[in-house]
Amino acid sequence: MSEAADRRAPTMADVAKVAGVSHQTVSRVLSDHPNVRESTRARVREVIAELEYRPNPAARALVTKRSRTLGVIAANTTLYGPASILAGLEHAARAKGYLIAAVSLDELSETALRKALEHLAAWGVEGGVVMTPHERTVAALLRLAAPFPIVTVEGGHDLDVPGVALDQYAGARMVTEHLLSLGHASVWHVTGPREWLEAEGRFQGWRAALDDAGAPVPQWLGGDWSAASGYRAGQLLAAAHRSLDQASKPTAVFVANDHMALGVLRALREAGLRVPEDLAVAGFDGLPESEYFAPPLTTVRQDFAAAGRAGIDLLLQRIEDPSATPVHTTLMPELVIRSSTAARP
Amino acid sequence: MSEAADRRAPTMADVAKVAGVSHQTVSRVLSDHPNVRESTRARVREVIAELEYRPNPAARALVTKRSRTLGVIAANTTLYGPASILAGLEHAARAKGYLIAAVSLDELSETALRKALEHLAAWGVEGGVVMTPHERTVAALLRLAAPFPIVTVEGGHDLDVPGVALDQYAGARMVTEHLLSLGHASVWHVTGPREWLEAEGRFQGWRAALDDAGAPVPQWLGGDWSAASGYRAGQLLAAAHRSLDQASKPTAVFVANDHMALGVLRALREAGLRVPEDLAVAGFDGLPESEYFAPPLTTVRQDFAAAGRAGIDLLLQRIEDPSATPVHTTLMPELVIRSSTAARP
DNA sequence: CTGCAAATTGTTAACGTTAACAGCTGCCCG
DNA sequence: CGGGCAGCTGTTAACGTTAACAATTTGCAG
Repeated sequence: MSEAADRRAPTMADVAKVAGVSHQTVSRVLSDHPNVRESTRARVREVIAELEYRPNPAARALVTKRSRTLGVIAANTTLYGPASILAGLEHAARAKGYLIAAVSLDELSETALRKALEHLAAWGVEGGVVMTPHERTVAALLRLAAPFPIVTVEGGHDLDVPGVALDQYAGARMVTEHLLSLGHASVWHVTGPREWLEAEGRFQGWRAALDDAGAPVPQWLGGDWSAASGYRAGQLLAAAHRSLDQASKPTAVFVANDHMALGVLRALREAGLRVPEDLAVAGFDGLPESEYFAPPLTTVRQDFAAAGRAGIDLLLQRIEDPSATPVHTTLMPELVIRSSTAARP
Repeated sequence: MSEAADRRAPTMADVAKVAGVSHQTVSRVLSDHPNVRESTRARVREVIAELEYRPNPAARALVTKRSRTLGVIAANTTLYGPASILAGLEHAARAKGYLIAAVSLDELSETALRKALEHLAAWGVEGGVVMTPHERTVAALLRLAAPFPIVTVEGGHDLDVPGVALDQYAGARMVTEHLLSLGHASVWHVTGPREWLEAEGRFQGWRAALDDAGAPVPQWLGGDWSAASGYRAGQLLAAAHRSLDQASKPTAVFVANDHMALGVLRALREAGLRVPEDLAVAGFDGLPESEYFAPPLTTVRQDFAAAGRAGIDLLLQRIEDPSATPVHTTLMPELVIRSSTAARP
């Protein structure tokens, strides 16, 4: 009502006119250029605040050729791990003055990945983080040759793409060794889908720990990360516990993630087996609620926020110099011991 | 090696030159303008593919004044519900040709919210979805007067901001009525934090169902959504079960979310109470793993993907016509009955 | 054929910012 | 007191697209 010019957003020229300077001076104030008299700078700042002027990001991006936007491509974002990493990436990016454009994949096909990359490219992101725990996806990523610099998170290290990974292998060794140290002759294993790099790393770590300890390697059971598949594996473990002879029956099991461990626990309970007395169970991921499972679950906790920060650091570095040799960052997980693996009586 | 011009990305003018037309014709082909001869269109398309030309989004945004980007502000993204909604929003937006810029809040203060809005505004988003289940945050949102159109998800309906909400009240009524129908004299309740709108809705629904049935309203227990707080509430319930007289002791409890219900279950188990024989337990949220709790949990499932779609629809509508009266969409949840509330013997 | 409308194409001018360079002060030193 | 050199400010030209309008070609009726 007061003014009629409330229609369109103020531009740099508007600020300049009101402040009695050229638009270039306004630009200089905005970019903290040193050669601006203090009084001028103050005056311009004042007008900017008064008019609630906001620089037009499109105009800026057009001339600087930088969108200050990073893309993130993620699958399984409803799981605790990926969701945590996503939040970590966002915080780190925002702290560095970047916007995060998120794309969530519900299918891990090469087509879906290509579409996601294309979507981000169409908006001019400067780089992308791809959370592709899946081996085939990583392969696809390499074939596709993304139109902008890329880093992976949980994508393994055998690539000429830089990446951040949590050390699955070391984590799995830690749990397995912990179980062996409790006096178990061997440790059984429920795997994740083997084409997921995390599942593979955990599998290898488990196996190496057994080999190093000279322990026999029992038949492993395949799961798909879901509690349902853990439940099925648990039923099998219970059966094995009942029917195998004393020497070879399972007394300890390392389950590749906490969700599946939950299913295992339910199956064992239904079969009348006690945890940890009859069968010790350990998980992997460090879900906050794993402390409230029945019984509280021994697990491996990962620092997802740190992974997010490391991912952004790597990506920005990659954007600075795309030709530098790819660097990999590895983060160490932490063993959390709870009563599902208490010492044997 | 073959060509030296691999330096910068091709522009519309480059395409035009190669195709032997004006840049405007290229623009027309890109925007599917009808008045272009079929042969010309084909030729231009060919050159676009050949040069791998990609329109510059900044230049386009500058002239059209549309960034085709939507912002999403979310807290607690590591929880199943918010994470699912986020994924739903992203899919819906992408399908409509929009990019999703995500900002995750780890603190629900007005300052944090203002910073998030400012961050998105600085990148010129056309609108934003705010997932603010927290009452104070919603109030803050109203005070702040965002610089772009806003819709809320799970933000309640008593606002002049349009929003999508899942019907917490109805869901809570459904569980409570279900428990009453099993023959319980009354139903106890473990609440979420009361300043969360979802918690409040569930509380009100619970209370209304009891009132309508003429059942007494027992003292409710306060929780904070975490399994830990559910555990503490469970200990109290167990104590009440032991010490109160037959008429007033708890025999059924509706816990405001599945995570807390997990804690309740553990506490009851530790106290030697059987579920559902001694105490029936129901949750809310429909976590996939709630089926594998001990025992499998009766809960209320919500369609988060639908909520995401509805949110984007509402927002785009709002961007079209910001002055239209705010519309609210309500989605109905679904009761999932499992053995934690099996019929009384 | 001629002319006129419709279809197709081209030309020019924005959009709002930063970069490059030019100009204008005032001050210090010889 | 003149020259030069900072320090500050302004002017002009991009950046790559769409919008508005102008120009050209085509098709077809008269």
